Amino acid sequence: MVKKARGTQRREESLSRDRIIEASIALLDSSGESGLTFRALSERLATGPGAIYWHVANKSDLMTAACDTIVARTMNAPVDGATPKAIIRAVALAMFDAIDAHPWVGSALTRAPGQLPTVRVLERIGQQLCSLGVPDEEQWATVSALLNYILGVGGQNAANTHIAQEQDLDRSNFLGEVSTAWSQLDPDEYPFTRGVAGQLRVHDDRVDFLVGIDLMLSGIESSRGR
Amino acid sequence: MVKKARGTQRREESLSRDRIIEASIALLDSSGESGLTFRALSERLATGPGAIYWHVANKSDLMTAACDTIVARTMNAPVDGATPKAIIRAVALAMFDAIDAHPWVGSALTRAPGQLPTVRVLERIGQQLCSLGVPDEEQWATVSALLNYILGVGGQNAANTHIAQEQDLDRSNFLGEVSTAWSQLDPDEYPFTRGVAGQLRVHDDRVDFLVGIDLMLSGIESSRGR
DNA sequence: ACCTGAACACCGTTCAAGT
DNA sequence: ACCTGAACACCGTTCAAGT
Repeated sequence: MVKKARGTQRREESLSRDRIIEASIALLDSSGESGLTFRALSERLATGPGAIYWHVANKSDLMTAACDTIVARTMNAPVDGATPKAIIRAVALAMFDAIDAHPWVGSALTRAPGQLPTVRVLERIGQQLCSLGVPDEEQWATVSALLNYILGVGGQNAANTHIAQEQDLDRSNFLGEVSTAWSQLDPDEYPFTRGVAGQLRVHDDRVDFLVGIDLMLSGIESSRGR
Repeated sequence: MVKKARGTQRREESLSRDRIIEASIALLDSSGESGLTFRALSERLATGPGAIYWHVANKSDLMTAACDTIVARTMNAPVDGATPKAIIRAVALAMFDAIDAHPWVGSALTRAPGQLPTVRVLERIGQQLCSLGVPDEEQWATVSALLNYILGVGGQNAANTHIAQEQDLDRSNFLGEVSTAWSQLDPDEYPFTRGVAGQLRVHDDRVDFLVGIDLMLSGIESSRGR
């Protein structure tokens, strides 16, 4: 048994890194990326802005820590899939859903390359690539491609949600507006975009996301000489 | 330090949207994303912050416009490649290089989904997919995957440059540090990441980027051939 | 050790007032 | 019409001072 000599709580609970991170996540989820300020945070924690700096280096550190909490939770959840391919798909989808549920995680991941949150995903996918028999020298480029795709699409998708929110539209109205704009483009300069505008309106982000994953997985397989 | 009166009259040209955008690009290129402020911009243009708002809606509008200038320049440059596949590769690489040269373009693209700059790339790639014989119903998901990959990796790469800059390291030193951190991870929890740490140190971003593109192109081909 | 909160050096944006 | 620049409502971060 470790722990405290002076067991009685001072206030509710005393301030701690974990409590700060937990409050940050709540703030980010409810008010978006712009909702996380040291003032809002300190108010919610019934303290002063300066106190937070005792537990956290700066805002970027705080964002990365909040992000890592979500990613760790996501990567630790059990995933069903029998084959390496199925597991990669499942892991990718779990990340997609996590970013969709917490759009701020998308931009946080981009801003902390090579940090712990990214590494969790990298590791998870990398292990499956080994099982797939991707040779050592190709492993880095292959995970890198998959990881970048996952973070890229997730981030893009989060940005969509964010913008739609900012304009007080729901997601489908936002896509509807973009789709309309596309179909009014100059037919000579933008034939393809015009032609695809309709698909934009009715598409399913999750499905499209998986198409890309499958494209890459099938590319990996075919270079295995299958 | 004396403020010199330069011989040239500063406001020889009147303010215009184009002049503002041009100055913004210069500022972004020289001082990074945080270098673009309405104060710095108005000083450079020898005017007041308020004047800029006559030509530009807000900062986000300004960023998107600056971004579009770079993307338009990149997409209008001639590209060599005989086959649709080669052209897609060349277009992708051109975007990679543009984002590498102007890291702020990466984040700007993410923050303006469906806007003109993205559409330029979408159109360019989409036309080649038609030539490749991708059927109508699959066109959206396929461009979407390619586009997201390009923007995702480009953005990630730009973030790397940005962070390295912030820490006053050059790029390879930054990667060296990340690589060292990775090789010190717990061997039981992160075997793959540790194993791949060496490849991170010596890898070439451009080459890795192309690996992903080729993975997708070969996935597209193999689903055509079936 | 941990916390407080005022103060500092910035932002983007607005707007009455000028030409 | 276009521009000016002070003013407003915020930020992240610091730090002397408290417990």
